[in-house]
Amino acid sequence: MKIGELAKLTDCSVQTIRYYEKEQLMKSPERSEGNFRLYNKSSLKQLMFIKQCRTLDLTLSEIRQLLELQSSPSIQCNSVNKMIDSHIQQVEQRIKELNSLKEQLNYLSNTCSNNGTIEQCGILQKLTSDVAKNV
Amino acid sequence: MKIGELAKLTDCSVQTIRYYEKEQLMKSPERSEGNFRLYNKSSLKQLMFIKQCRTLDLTLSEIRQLLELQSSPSIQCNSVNKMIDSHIQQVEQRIKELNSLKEQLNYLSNTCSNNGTIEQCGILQKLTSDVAKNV
DNA sequence: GTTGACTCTATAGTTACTATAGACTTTATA
DNA sequence: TATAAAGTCTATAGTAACTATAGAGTCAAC
Repeated sequence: MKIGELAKLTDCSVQTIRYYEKEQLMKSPERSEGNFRLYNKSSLKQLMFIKQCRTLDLTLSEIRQLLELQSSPSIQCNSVNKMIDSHIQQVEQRIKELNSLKEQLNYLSNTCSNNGTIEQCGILQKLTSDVAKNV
Repeated sequence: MKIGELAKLTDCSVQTIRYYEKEQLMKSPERSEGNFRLYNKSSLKQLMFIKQCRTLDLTLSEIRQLLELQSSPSIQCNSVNKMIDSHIQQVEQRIKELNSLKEQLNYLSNTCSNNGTIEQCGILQKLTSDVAKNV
């Protein structure tokens, strides 16, 4: 199949597929006489694997590592688990940060009466006074 | 004061300050005879305001809007609140996404016995079988 | 007068794409 | 069969918010 069909099947954009090839996540496929990329079922699987990993927010570099590991099936697998676990920790950390962020934003939002002028706006006052405190 | 001192006081890098100037978040300061940037207390306040907004994850474009609003103190302030509220929604949305992500990653992590080979690794098997299901 | 710390501008790199230009190939229609 | 439309090709630039570097100039201290 050509790149457009693969793109449709995987819900990837054509450019993204070419990008993955350039970044060595996908093997360079064969070409037709007119130089069009020709994919098979194995390319499809590979791309769906990559997509699956991306929905888990794994970076391209992490995915590249996983793909390498896949091609050495007899080595120890704890490195895979280590990667996933460190990824989980990052996600947890980010959730914590965002929760604290949300609190601050809610607090800010509550200081705005919403019907005054900029000059009276509690949000801007708060942002500015926080600054003053630190100076 | 020169840029290095401002950087220390605000815990910003020198490059970041120059970047904010280029992006018009900071006014271009006066220059010394030798063409060094010269800052005063007002620049310090301005930069700390920007920093404060950045810790709330406001984008530079949002901060630029706030700065513009600040310079027209007599217009209505509900636009400020609108921006903050839409920002809160984005943060909440992202927290939801990350929580679901975390669940999936935890599930994956539990499928790894951690002492087998890549071939036996539950994580890779899971990632691959999820793919197979979709094909 | 020279060393070292600081500053200057301009440019490239980061991540994971997306968008564009200009040319070529293939398919569908008249 | 000619041509128009759709798809594909490569190469390049843009996105956000910086960070890092090169190469040159400035300034203070010894």
